[in-house]
Amino acid sequence: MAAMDLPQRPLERHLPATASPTERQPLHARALYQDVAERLRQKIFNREIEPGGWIDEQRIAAEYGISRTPLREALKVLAVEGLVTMKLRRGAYVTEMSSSDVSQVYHLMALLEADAAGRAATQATDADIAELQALHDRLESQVQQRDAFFATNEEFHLRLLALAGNRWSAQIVQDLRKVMKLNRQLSLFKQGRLAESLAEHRAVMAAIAARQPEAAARLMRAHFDSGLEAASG
Amino acid sequence: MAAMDLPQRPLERHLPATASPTERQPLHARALYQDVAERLRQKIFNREIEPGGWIDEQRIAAEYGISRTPLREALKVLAVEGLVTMKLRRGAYVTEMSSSDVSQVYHLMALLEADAAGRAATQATDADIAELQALHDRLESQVQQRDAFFATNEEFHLRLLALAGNRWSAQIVQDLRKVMKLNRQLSLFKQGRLAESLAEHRAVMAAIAARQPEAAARLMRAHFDSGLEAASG
DNA sequence: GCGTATAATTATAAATTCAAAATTTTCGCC
DNA sequence: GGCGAAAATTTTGAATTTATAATTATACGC
Repeated sequence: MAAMDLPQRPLERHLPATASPTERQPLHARALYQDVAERLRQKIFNREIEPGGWIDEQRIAAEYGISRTPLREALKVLAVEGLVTMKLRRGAYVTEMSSSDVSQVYHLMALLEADAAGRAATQATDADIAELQALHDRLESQVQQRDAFFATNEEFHLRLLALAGNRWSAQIVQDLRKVMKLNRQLSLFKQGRLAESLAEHRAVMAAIAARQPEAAARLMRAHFDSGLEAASG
Repeated sequence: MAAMDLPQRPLERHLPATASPTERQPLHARALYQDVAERLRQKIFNREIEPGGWIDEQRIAAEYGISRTPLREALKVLAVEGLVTMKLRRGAYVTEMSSSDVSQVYHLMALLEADAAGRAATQATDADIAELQALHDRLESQVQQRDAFFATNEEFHLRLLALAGNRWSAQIVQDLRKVMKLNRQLSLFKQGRLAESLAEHRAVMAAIAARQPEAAARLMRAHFDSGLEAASG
């Protein structure tokens, strides 16, 4: 590779927003490797390295102004999450998802989120459901704005997961969602599909508000099934 | 801590069994951090460090005859798996499972394994099912031997997962099973429960052999439900 | 004797250094 | 010019070193 070094600004660490002058928190709130892992995730989602692409440790360490040690720790975290694949003695590569992988992950998410919808319909407080409804209302208002719609959609699903009250399940679905972002050919985002998706969402929300767990689960499963169909068809 | 250093034999690496004289493989088949992760898992399952206990990096690095670098990488892997909890600036601790955690993980495993049983009933070949049946038969013959029964039981569940043909699901269930091993008060292993468990197993196996996915899924869910009941009751 | 401040120790986090494997380049040969 | 072996370079993997935070121990004052 040509001589091209890029001395960049050092990684900015998150400081706790609550740091008062007297009771000062330690300099950084998370371990460096976790910050690095998050930056790498974003880099991967933004397609700055394509699936199958090699992750150049030296280059990224220089770019982030850190040593390779915390970077390599972060890569191993991403490998367990499935975003990255480690090859012995040849480094880290962004995971390539086969269409079979996409189906499998989709099926899993359908299973877990349908269960969560059912649980939420039973366990959530009225206040929880009101909040969820507010999120859904916001979603309704954002049909025209793809990016905003997408963001709120994710927020809705995560909130629902939280309401179901199973942190293990929530964590797994979050990881699966990350892995799903490796794909771009998800026609989930096509304009036509977007309106459809919203209608399905509305039905799920209604079932939860009506405290009908079986219906909520069934509708959520249907929501994912039609999403997969759109993605693979 | 008192002066007590334990200089131990270096970590033995797995050599590939296929290494022919001419076409010699590299010295080690997996990365060191993966071997270390597996050794740590066993150490945790064997209760050599109790849940909540602190993992002394220096001590273990010395015990394994390695530096702290690959050990710390392994710890981060176990942290993502959930076996270990990292505390900022105070190291790694074996995860403590609350009874709520146990319920949540149990529920998840029920969901995933029931789905897998259903899929296996549909997708597996006759040969696959014959193999599974052979495993179950072995299980039947081992009711008197706790450890053997336990091992075969796990083998049966893993085989079933494989037959369902979803590698993501299989990986998640394997991780959840590891986390479950943090608990010992699982009365799943009590003598009485053992016979019951076998009967439930037999029913699941029969449903799969009869190619009845809904029944297989329902029976597997029941199997886990009564397991959880026994564990918490 | 007890509580608090300060010093010493210990442990974690991260950078740096070193070793070995893989890749690329160079050079000799046909 | 193209092929193949050997040298040079690059890169991964792991050990070592350094810096800083946390803990423990000590000493001082009351």
